[in-house]
Amino acid sequence: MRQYGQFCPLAKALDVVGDRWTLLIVRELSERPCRYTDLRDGLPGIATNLLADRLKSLEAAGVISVEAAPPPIATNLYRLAERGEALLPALHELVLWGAPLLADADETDEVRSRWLVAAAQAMFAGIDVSDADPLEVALDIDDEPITLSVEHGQLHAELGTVPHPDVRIACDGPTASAILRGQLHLDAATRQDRAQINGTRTARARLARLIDAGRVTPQRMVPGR
Amino acid sequence: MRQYGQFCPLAKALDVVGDRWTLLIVRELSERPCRYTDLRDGLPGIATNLLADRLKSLEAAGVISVEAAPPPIATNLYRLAERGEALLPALHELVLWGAPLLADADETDEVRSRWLVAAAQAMFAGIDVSDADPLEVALDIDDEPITLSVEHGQLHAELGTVPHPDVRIACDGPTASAILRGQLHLDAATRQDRAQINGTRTARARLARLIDAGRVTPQRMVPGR
DNA sequence: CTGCATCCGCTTCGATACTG
DNA sequence: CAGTATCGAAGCGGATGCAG
Repeated sequence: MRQYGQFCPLAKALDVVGDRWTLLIVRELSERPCRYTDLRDGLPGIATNLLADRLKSLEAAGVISVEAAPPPIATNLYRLAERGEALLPALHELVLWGAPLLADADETDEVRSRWLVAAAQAMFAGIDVSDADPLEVALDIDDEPITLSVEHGQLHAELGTVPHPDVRIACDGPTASAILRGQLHLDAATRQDRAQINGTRTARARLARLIDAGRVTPQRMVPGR
Repeated sequence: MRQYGQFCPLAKALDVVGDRWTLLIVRELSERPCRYTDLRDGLPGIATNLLADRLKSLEAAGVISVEAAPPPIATNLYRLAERGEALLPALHELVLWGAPLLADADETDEVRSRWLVAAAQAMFAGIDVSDADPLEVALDIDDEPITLSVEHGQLHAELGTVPHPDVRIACDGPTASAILRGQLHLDAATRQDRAQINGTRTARARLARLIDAGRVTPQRMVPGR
């Protein structure tokens, strides 16, 4: 990318990650290390040469690291370097800012449930749930399930499923997103037949309270953090 | 900009502010409302048609608002709308991430001291200085002075100067930046003749402590916030 | 199949000129 | 002052090729 040539930290940051696709690559790697093909699957529409270019620049900038397997069965693994991990707070703030825009997303948009993981992490990061009991929620979204869990006062979101969750929700990505953002109530989702929800009444109520806590937090109302 | 077409809050955010120059426009407006010319001055290198395009899209997206004066003396004023103010946390995180990159900035980079204001705000936002006494620091940077002040437990950075600061520092932009980032100690700056510093010894010491507090905070060490 | 490199049509960008 | 118009250059998107 062309550099801005400004003595400004924001401009310098954008010199590195301001390019098209670049932050989305970081998003992909924020969940797990990826092979080239994994990245391409998570970035529908990217030109393969662009992906290769971006990976090179990101490595040069120290944002990602590449782990090359020896010749016989070569599969490069791309992962966030320390400098890349340091981008996650910025990424989270952008996710929070962009979340409302999902309300009027296009029908034809690509959907990956793993994108919701980053969104959930951003929404629930810093939310105090220390008063909440442990809770496991399995979200069965198409073929890529994700898990929400409350453990010792922290709420986690991650890829994968668990055998015996307190609540299990089967739905598509947009529905899961609407539920997590507090736009669609659990009961309403069931009633409209957009989701199948299993779990005890109390567990479902605890999940509803969590969602409510994540929906709008004071720090998010005030721009100055 | 071409849309990503992904059902992902980050992608949606980048659909709006991911374009080249866009976040820098938000940076300019984060300090004060701007006329078109002010914006162009703060965005050296931008093509005027691009600026016009971006302003249109940003207004359409509700990020900025335009206040048009009546025909006789028409001077449009651009300012951040509510949705634009909500971008500041993300902008701050990017600023924090980009700050270390200033260490090896190019000599030919453009410099505006007002860019340091956004940087200082980001660095000191959330820093607890409730135990610090009120303090006013005037930074006389070329022709655009800025002020740091500690008032009722909050540290503020803003454009403009004050008549009787506790500490007054005259230097150029990069030097001020290096001092604020903790890369250049106040005494060293004086010794190397890069800055002229006035103020009592105790006031200077208090400033030094502030800078040290802003330099690295625990929350910034841990990526997950 | 993975991990790119190359080519090509098209869009966007950057620089300059010009107008109300 | 506040933009619009124009045009060459660069970057992007899509298709294809190809080595390990």
